Amino acid sequence: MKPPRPPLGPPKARFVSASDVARLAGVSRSAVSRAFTPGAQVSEQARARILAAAEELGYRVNRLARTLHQERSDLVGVVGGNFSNPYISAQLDALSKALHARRLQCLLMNSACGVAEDLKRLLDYRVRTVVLLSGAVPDTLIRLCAQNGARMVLINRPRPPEGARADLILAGNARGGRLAAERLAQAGCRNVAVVISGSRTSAKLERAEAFCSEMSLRGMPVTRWADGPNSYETGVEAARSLLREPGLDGIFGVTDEIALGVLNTARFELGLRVPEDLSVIGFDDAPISGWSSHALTTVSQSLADLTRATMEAIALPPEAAPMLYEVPVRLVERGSVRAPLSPGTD
Amino acid sequence: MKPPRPPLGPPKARFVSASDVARLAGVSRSAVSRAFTPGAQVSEQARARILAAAEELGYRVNRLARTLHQERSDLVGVVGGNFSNPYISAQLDALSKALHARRLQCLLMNSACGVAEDLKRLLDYRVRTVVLLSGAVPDTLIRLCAQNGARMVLINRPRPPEGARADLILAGNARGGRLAAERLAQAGCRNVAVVISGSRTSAKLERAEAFCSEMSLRGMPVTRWADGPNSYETGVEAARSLLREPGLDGIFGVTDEIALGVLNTARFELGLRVPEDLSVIGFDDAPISGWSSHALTTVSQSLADLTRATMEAIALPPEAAPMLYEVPVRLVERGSVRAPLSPGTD
DNA sequence: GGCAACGCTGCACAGCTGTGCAGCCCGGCA
DNA sequence: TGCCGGGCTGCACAGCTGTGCAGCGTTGCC
Repeated sequence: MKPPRPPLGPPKARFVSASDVARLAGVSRSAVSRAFTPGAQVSEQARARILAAAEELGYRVNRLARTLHQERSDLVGVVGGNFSNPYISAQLDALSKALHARRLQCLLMNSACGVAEDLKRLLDYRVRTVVLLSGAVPDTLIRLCAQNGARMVLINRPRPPEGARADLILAGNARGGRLAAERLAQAGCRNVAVVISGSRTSAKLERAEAFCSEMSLRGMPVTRWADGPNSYETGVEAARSLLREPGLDGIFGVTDEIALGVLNTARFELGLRVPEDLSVIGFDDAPISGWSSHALTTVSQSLADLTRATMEAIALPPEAAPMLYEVPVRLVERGSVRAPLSPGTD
Repeated sequence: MKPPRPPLGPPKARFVSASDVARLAGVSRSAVSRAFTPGAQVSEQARARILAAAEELGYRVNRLARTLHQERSDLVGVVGGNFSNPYISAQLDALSKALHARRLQCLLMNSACGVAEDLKRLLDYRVRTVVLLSGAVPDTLIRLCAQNGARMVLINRPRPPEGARADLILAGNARGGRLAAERLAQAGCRNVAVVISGSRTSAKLERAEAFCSEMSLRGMPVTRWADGPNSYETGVEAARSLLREPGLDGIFGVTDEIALGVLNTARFELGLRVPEDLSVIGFDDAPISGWSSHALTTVSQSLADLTRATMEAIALPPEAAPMLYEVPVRLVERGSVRAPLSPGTD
């Protein structure tokens, strides 16, 4: 049995509640609640007294308790696998700003360390929406969200099984893969490779597949390298292995981070000239790809578009039909692919 | 007046509650609560029925409601200014993993878009601790945390005013600044500059001050550049301005991101050779600084140490005395500073 | 002066969970 | 058979907020 809380005692490692404020202001607790509810009926004089007392005590409305009443909470669960990845972190930065602007709160979870089971913990906090930036999509989580009326937004994730409702936001992965292939072909490459991570996310697979089929249309075989996580080191390993013997003259990294690993290893470890000896092309257009130290030619998926679409999905009411949005892609020409041989060839 | 919830109706955009589970399992709501409380008294048979019902409905304990009862919540507020910054994002990645391992949840806030007032919103969610990775520390927030028994962890932030309790985790900023100065002096630099961002965070100022005073001990004047945010572009601008006229032979960027902007601009835009014509040294040791495209010599503050200390502070009980920890720094030698002239000079 | 209307206030309940306490049932023992 | 103890169970309350409703006082109008 806890002792009753001392009236107006010193703050003792405990959050200030509306009752504390009511006691100090000499009103009922309801009045305190109304003073913090826009449009509620309180006399101007009472409100002033209450706000002064709240200020003095350092009171803040308990949104956890408030959420018990509301239809939906203000919490949005955001799941990502590797926040130090340059594109993921740029996404997170943009998303957290956008959420803030809509007065939503971002509950972050790093899926790198957790099995699927851990993701369910987000639901314990009554998140209104779960946004998946990377990592696998466990079916059980989709089902759980549906049962609890929470929406799910999948960004560049595989399409969920039939009947599972989720908002899908996809980069033009296939189109981007074809763009990359076309560009390497224009550069006169005859012997190309594609580098994928071992964790075969569908988005990356789609990019690789489209690249390969576009190349095979042109009668060019493609060497496939698939191993390791989606990281810079994967690109390094791939370059070491693929470029050990001379011959390759073009590489497509399905992610900028991978492509940068390839690019740097080719240039600084293997002494190849890029783009003269080897053309390298990436996908994402992470901020650092534009740095003059890299000047990576890449397929850009607009971060602004992607964030806007994500916020649209988040704003949807619980029962709205699932949304499908494809982020447009375009080729960003920098310096890591040789200039087209003859401009008109296409 | 809301209509009463239909008994066992289809899930209708609403979170499943313990009552729903109780109804389906044919027990009282208390029994459901006990089934999810380790060590509570429930018969094995009832527990099995309850868990089955919970599984069928997709029930998850509402941690928001549970928090109303508990002494402290599981929520940790994390504030950062720019998550696409390579060092901040590495910090966030490590911190979110560590929090996950301790079963704490990370409530993220991007301070880039918000004034101090917005940070108070974290308290609305009853966070047990607020961690500041970057951005200014409003005094009002410190006071608010103290009044509500929430701890505060400041990472590389200015020491709060007298009487304000907060855990401080500091890199060896002064020591690092001296290390940078010593190293440039060893390289034989005669005319050096330091680049700080305009948002004068104390950590960055300390680094710069120590650098300058160490240089003045050696009779070397230092050009100071201070403008713009803490970003790559700031380094670019600084390099353009500082290196317009020849003469400078060493630059210290108080942040790796700034130093990389300087490095790349010097190399690729201004055609200078680094380190032959210009030595560049940074601070932080962000992952990308080690990439062969940069090979930035820098002062490293160990991310593992920093994260460990942060987690220690977070684990402290509310009433524990403030903690002070200095993260050790060391020079990481790569290729952006000229080799020492004569090894014994020091 | 009397009555109606209106603005403000507090009560009480809902929303969801954890838990002390009393009561129930069942089994064991004399 | 009667009594006691122990294991479960449900009740009721606490924890914090939002809000419908009734009541109170005041004001304005006739």
